[in-house]
Amino acid sequence: MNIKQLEVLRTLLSTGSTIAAAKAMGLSQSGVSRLLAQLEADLSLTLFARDKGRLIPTPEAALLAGDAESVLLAVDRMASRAEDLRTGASGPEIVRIGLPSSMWENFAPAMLVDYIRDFPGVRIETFFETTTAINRLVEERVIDIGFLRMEGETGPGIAVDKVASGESVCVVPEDHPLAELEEISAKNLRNVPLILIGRQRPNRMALDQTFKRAGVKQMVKIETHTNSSACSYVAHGLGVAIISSFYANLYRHLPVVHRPFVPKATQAFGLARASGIPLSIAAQALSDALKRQIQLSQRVQ
Amino acid sequence: MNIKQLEVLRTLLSTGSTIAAAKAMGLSQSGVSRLLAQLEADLSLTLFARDKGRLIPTPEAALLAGDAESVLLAVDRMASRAEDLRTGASGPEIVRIGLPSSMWENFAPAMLVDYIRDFPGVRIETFFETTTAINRLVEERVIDIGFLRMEGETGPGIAVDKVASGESVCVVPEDHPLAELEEISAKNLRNVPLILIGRQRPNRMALDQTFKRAGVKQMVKIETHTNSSACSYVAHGLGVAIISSFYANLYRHLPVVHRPFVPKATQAFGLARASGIPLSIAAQALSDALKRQIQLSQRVQ
DNA sequence: AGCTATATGACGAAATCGCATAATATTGCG
DNA sequence: CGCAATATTATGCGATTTCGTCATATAGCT
Repeated sequence: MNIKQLEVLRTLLSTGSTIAAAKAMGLSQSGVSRLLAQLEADLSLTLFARDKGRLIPTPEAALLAGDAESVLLAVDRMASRAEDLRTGASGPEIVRIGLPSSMWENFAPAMLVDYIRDFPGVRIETFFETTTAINRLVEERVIDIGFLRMEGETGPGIAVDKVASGESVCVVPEDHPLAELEEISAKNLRNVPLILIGRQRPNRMALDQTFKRAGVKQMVKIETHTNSSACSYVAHGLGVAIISSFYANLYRHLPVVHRPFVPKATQAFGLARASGIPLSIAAQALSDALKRQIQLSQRVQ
Repeated sequence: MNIKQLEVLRTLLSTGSTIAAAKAMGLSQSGVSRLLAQLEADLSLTLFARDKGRLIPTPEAALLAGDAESVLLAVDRMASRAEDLRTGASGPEIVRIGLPSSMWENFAPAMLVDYIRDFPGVRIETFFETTTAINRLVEERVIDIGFLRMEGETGPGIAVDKVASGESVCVVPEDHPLAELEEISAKNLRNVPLILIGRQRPNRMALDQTFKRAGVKQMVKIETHTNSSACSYVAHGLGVAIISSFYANLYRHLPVVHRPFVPKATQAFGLARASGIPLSIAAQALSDALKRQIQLSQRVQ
């Protein structure tokens, strides 16, 4: 699959014939015909029915048109941003920190209460983002430090100190039958509504594989991208979630319990900063406040 | 620009060397080197500085990594959908919705409980993002609908229906002296620690101007980017915030009160979707469930 | 010196794409 | 209605471009 093929799909749907599409794209008719044939072969799908020498879009074409458009828009945006980059555009010390969304409610405020006591003159900017975004913000030097999940390489220019760890747990409502178990495996989750996070990320794919090996089809009801929302959905009886105990510990106040999910999978969490650059005293102190708060939040009850 | 080049960019940023990237991608090192050189030539940008035989990502690379990832994810989604179409088992319909982070705790779950009652077979994917990100996700067709704050133009291809409104209020701790006032102006906030959001955004700049006209210097202690974290910081005594009543109403359970901030400023909130494309029945129903939940959340007590 | 890393020359294989054309369908006209 | 003209798609063929590996030069680090 390549970008030009997708452009052909889009233009064919818009013009109605290979000849018109070819003219619009500055290609020959046969080139368009071939690109279509290639796309169909690559996808192993018939996108256009050949009816009396005419191309009639199939339902599949219509369905995939949106995705194709999505790709092309993303490509355009990248090109546009590159263009911007080619053409090229101070107060109290500000310390910027990136945290996962799941930490805004109690963790972050408690950390800041602790911190501000000793650093009343510092202005703080908090960003609640995904691990990927935090990684990027550190790399871009937008933030001074970022708390993130350590998965794979973070890339050069970033130093990550491990500050916490967790293991996969299954979060279930307090009054759920699964709450009676000491541990929960994929087999226990057959036909159980699931609330899963991190679709297509490495750890999620590992979880998907765990289910596959157990021969259990996941009955996913909700896909979401934050641990906080997953826990809240569980608390509202929408299903059960599988997340790291690190995050589950942040939501002890909800009417949910968590049980180890087996086979055991562990997670590491770190504090990222740009490597080769020493943190300011204020930033270092915020880093320390974060670590203190982590210890508090992960105490075993 | 082609897809493999973008994969190279991603993998290089992730692994840190052409050799590791080559191994990860099943290519030769020289192939990776060439693909990178091609991408740089295509974009007319230097994505990696060549420093002592090493590749060091430039700020440009970091900036474009997000876009590249966006393209690759879109490609993956398309391939995934094509796979579903081939196997004839596209599985349950998925409806994707974008919401502000501030809505994960009670709003989103309540909305979904309401929705799933009538649509038990639909899989839902929730994204909690900023207005900017939600705008983008709608544009990219990643999500079907997105709730966002209407400010300025949303861009072509997006239709926005207004579904709620609010006015600026000052959120203060219950036991704060300012809680005794019927309304609060900038003058009341002289030398008061402030927790402000939306730095550099239009509404924030308007607020900054209000303070300036009142001759009051803002004593900003915390900059953050979500209404939820701002409210939580207030509840922890870290300062007072100025946000829309719409969001303040979502946090009535916190030990805070809110008072109209004068002069009065109002906000509009809307539901965005790609224009020209009718919503599926399932997506339309989720849209309706969202509206119902808005009404519930904004009831005057 | 040994090892690691990136870039590039040389080369062969594969892919791309236009020209030309075959086959089929539709339209216009007598 | 029959036929010519026109429109449409697909495919053979050849020229050109692209892709990717092997081999190797160069540079840096320990």
